[in-house]
Amino acid sequence: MPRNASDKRDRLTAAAIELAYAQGFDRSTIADIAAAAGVPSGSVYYHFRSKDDVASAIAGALADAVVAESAGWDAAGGPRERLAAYIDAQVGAEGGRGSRVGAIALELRRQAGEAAEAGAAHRALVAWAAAQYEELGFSAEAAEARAMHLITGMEGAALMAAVLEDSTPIEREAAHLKRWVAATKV
Amino acid sequence: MPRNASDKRDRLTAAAIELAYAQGFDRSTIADIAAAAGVPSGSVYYHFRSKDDVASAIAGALADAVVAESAGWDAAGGPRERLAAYIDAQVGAEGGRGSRVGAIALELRRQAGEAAEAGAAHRALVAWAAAQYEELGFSAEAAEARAMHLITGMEGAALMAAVLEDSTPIEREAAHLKRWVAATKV
Amino acid sequence: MPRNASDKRDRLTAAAIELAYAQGFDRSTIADIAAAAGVPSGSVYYHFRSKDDVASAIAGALADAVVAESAGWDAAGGPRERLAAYIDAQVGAEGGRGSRVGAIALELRRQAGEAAEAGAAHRALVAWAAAQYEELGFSAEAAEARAMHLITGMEGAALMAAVLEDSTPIEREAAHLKRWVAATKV
Amino acid sequence: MPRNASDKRDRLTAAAIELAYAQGFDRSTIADIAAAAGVPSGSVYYHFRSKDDVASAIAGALADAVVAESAGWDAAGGPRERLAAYIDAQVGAEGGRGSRVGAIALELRRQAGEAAEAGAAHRALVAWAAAQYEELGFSAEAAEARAMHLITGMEGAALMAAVLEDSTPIEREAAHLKRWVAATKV
DNA sequence: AATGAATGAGTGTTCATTCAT
DNA sequence: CATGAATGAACACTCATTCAT
Repeated sequence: MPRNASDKRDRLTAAAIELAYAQGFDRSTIADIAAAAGVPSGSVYYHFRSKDDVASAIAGALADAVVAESAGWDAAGGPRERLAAYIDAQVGAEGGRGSRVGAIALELRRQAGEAAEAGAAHRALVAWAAAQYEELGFSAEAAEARAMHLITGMEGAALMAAVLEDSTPIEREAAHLKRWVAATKV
Repeated sequence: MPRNASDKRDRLTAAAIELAYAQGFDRSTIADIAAAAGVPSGSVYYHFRSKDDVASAIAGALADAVVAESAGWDAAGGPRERLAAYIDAQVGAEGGRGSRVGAIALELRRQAGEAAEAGAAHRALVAWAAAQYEELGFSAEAAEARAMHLITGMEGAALMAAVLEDSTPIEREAAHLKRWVAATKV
Repeated sequence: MPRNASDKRDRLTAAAIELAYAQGFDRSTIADIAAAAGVPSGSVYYHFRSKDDVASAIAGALADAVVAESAGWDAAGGPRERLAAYIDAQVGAEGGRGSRVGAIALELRRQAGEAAEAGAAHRALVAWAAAQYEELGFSAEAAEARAMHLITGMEGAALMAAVLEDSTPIEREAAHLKRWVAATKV
Repeated sequence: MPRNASDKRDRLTAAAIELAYAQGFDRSTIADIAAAAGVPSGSVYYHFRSKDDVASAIAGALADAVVAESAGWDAAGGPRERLAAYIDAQVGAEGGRGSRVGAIALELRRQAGEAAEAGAAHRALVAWAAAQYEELGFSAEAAEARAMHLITGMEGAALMAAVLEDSTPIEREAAHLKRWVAATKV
């Protein structure tokens, strides 16, 4: 079975995400990305219109990944357990440093083109968490507020972990928010 | 008083911070920075060893700014009021988008050289907040944990505000944390 | 009658001539040419060995076109009338800007390969005009000299018209040469 | 005495003219031009905004060269002698192949930018020749018509010489036009 | 026979950095 | 001390060409 075009596009996007997190999107050259994906460098422009288009693809893939991962969290029992599953996933991510999405989105937000909706992944995340709270009986507005607080805490923790090069903030914030989630009363 | 060398260095650093937030450090050229500072472009290398050295200066200046601003917050009555002053400052910052420090630090962290301690500003911030909690009677460890939670929340809110292009997350998280701070019991 | 291979080759060559005149042969990509001919881009290399080979085909087609057009001029009464028909044709060509052959040949002459005989069309033109003069009784050498003078004038006029973006030079030179042809004495 | 900026710009322009004639402007890379001028390749963009700007400089330099050369022809006795001096100069140019200006201008005319007035040199040439005829007593209009015919002939001859790779057309047309100039009656 | 997909070599352009003055 | 001029190394992007089907 041949590797098809979409396979290469996906591998390039994945490599671009990896590099964007590790060394920054701007500092990652098209050649870097191609090499990391194991794809000939001239081919990148067969799959993407421009480097800006790669940025768009990253933003899209990040949002898609949130949706895909949330399906896993959904497997847990009730809403409280699902939210706890999300929190646990963040603790385990990137060697305890939490989500990469915040750092990448902050950089992509400045990319030139009509490009990406850099906030798509975060929006999806908040929407998913809000749905759990609605299932618990909260009004749409209250659910969204609680969801935002939850994501804000975990994203802030990932930021602190990255900047301080220390996974402690993640562990502590995760523990705090798990208690907060467990104690949820409608 | 004549403009001395350190004056130009400071103006260049300030301009670099502005540009790093607005368009990214990588996308800002040395010429951009010099122009924004109103300094001849060739002169940058008289004041800095390299662009990486500018990154270091940014990190240092950001940490210094935290110290300088905290002096203002210290003017408030007791520890609880000082922490509230910090929170209020974040709400007002950058047109409601909160602190720029997180976004800049996340990018600087990847700068090549031995360069900057990208986390210096956050470390200073946490240290300042921890000092307030210690003054309230918390043990060093407990104070640091509470400080970390506070900064994590505000930095997470700034991240969400930036990425979602919406100042609501800041306002909500600020209100939440002000209540949390006000309710502090030793 | 089905479109056969030679039909596509001809359409590609015609499109290449059009583009070579309008924007230059070098600036015209293989994809441009294929698109202009309404032919799949990958197919160009089925009909041509290389881009250089396209250049050869252009030179050949241009020479063939001279031969084909001269058949029309030959329909006029005597040699003087035929030469006048050639001149009139130049005045009407390309919206009054005269022949495209000179501009194209000047560019092709520099094409890398053993490629084309860029001068083929001009050679054919001079040969045809010389034949008219021979028919009027001039020696081979004298006929060739007169033919060269005639073509030189019309090609110079086309060059001036193109460069000055003005059709006046064509009209004036045509009028001048028609008088010169009409006044021919053996 | 240091080589100043304008010196390098001039050398680059001269090299660009040489290469544009020899192999075409499009086929000449910035690196080619820099190498031919003996200038570091990165420096071209210190002296020119873009490759298109080089095209503009060529057109300007070609027009300037016409003005400079015409000063030499002006040294001859009367108007008829000056025009003859122009013709003689064409016969001697480029190893008997005549002026390079036509071939270059035909290519530059297609350059993208606001770029050059590709016809500037030809306009200057016609204007100079017209001035000679006016000095002989022709009306402005008649002088311009004669000037145009003269330049048209010589430029056409250069085109034929280049395309046929034969200097004969130049020699013949020059002889013809010198007689025509000598026989000028007001 | 015919072509869409894929790519490597090369192009114009940018920019951090150097250095003569 | 300070800087404008100059540049080499690198980058995003293009395109003639190949080739599996």
